[in-house]
Amino acid sequence: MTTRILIIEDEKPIREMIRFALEREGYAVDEAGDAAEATSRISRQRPDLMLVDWMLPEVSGVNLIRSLRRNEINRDIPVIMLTARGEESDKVTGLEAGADDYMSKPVAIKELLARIRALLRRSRGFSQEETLQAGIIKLNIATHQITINEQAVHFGQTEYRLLKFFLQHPERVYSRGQLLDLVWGETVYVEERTVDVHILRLRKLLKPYGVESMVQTVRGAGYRFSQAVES
Amino acid sequence: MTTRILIIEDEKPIREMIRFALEREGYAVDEAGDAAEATSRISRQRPDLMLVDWMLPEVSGVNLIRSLRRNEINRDIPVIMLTARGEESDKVTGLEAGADDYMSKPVAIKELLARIRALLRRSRGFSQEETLQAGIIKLNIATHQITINEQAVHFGQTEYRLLKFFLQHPERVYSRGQLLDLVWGETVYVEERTVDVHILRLRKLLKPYGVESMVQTVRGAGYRFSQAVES
DNA sequence: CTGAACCATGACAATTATGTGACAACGGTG
DNA sequence: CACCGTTGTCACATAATTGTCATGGTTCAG
Repeated sequence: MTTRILIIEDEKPIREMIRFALEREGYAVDEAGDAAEATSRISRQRPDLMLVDWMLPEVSGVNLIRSLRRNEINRDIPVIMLTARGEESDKVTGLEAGADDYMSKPVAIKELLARIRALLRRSRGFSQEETLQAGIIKLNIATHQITINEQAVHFGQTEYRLLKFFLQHPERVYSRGQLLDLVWGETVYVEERTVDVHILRLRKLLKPYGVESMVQTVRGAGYRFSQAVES
Repeated sequence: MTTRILIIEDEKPIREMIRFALEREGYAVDEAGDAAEATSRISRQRPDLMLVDWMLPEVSGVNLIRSLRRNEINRDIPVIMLTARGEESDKVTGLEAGADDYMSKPVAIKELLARIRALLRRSRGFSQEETLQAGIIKLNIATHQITINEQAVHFGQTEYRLLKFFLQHPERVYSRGQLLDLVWGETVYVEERTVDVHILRLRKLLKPYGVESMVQTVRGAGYRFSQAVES
């Protein structure tokens, strides 16, 4: 799951600079130069966080935020406001308008990154304590641990995510393409046959416990995770 | 060791008045007029207790406390909430947010002093007997002392806080980013890889006692402290 | 029965994540 | 000021994971 950040800032150099820094951290970054572009990008790309410049042509950043906040669906996107001068009054207006945090330019990249992390963590809230289960297989999201028959089993990242996905969506058949989108992410380009290999690896991990048949092949269609044994 | 008290209150006269009274009692007093100033003072001056006004400009006192409490490092600072009217609903919200006590304004100085003493006593007494433990590792919060197998071991500040955090939140996996937020503090700007180094140092400290494997790496996810040994 | 499509599997090399030692900056202290 | 312990950062070493491919087995329509 990659995190999308939208930069709304009219000065291109600053945008580029921030973009560079953010991408190096592994965020997916989109840019918008004015409020109009911003609104369309927001509705299309659903960013997880926004950096908004205070001074924008036409519609100011504050007004942009204010109008965004009116819309229920955008209400929980965290916003960091950027301003040229650290004026106290600006700060107040910005926070009142619905910004979650505030930084004055020029931005210190490290500080920006820290604030982004903090905001993201807060907005995501405390992650689910949930523990997924199917038969003797248990997957605890908080501890990132998989237990089969009460025995801890070590899974690689991909196999972990794959099993997690299957536990969350059992019985249903997914094509290789769908699995790539849903488990790997839409943005990565990977061969479809790679899915086969990871299915194989998943089965190998389950084999010692005799539950490898829960991962089923549906010829011509894809794979399915099922608690019931094939007939 | 002098006791530091931070007053967070936007009305200067009240602040001054309280400050005067507290200083006469021998406390070191700091003031903050708004939430932003408060946060920075807290991280720098590490007060032993805080008086927080309910009504603050921008970010309300409740929200300030709430966000403070999210941060491990600030979780044990006692807070007395001050409010204009003694409304019951306010009280509930305040206490839910993480305040330890509650007073309505205008404050009676004697009562305030008494409550401060009580809270300080409680928080100290509490931490005095509070000793975290996992296997042969014991951490005494009051004395800041760590004992492994009955042997005192010297830890640096960071390693101490890291171990303390792990002892308080075992089993669960934390990413480098989360650890930075929760152990270092949200406002500190440090490279994520630095966490690795401190994990290493923590392990080195535990190694002579054969318990370094309690600090586990979860590849691609972060670190976990666990009493059980990995398989 | 047969070939084409489809899938399982082992091997391998590239890529990534983590471990680790060294070092410089810092603040405190004698 | 020199010394010490602590901390954050870096560069390199090491280890784990991952994607791809080649090969061989299986299934199924015709």
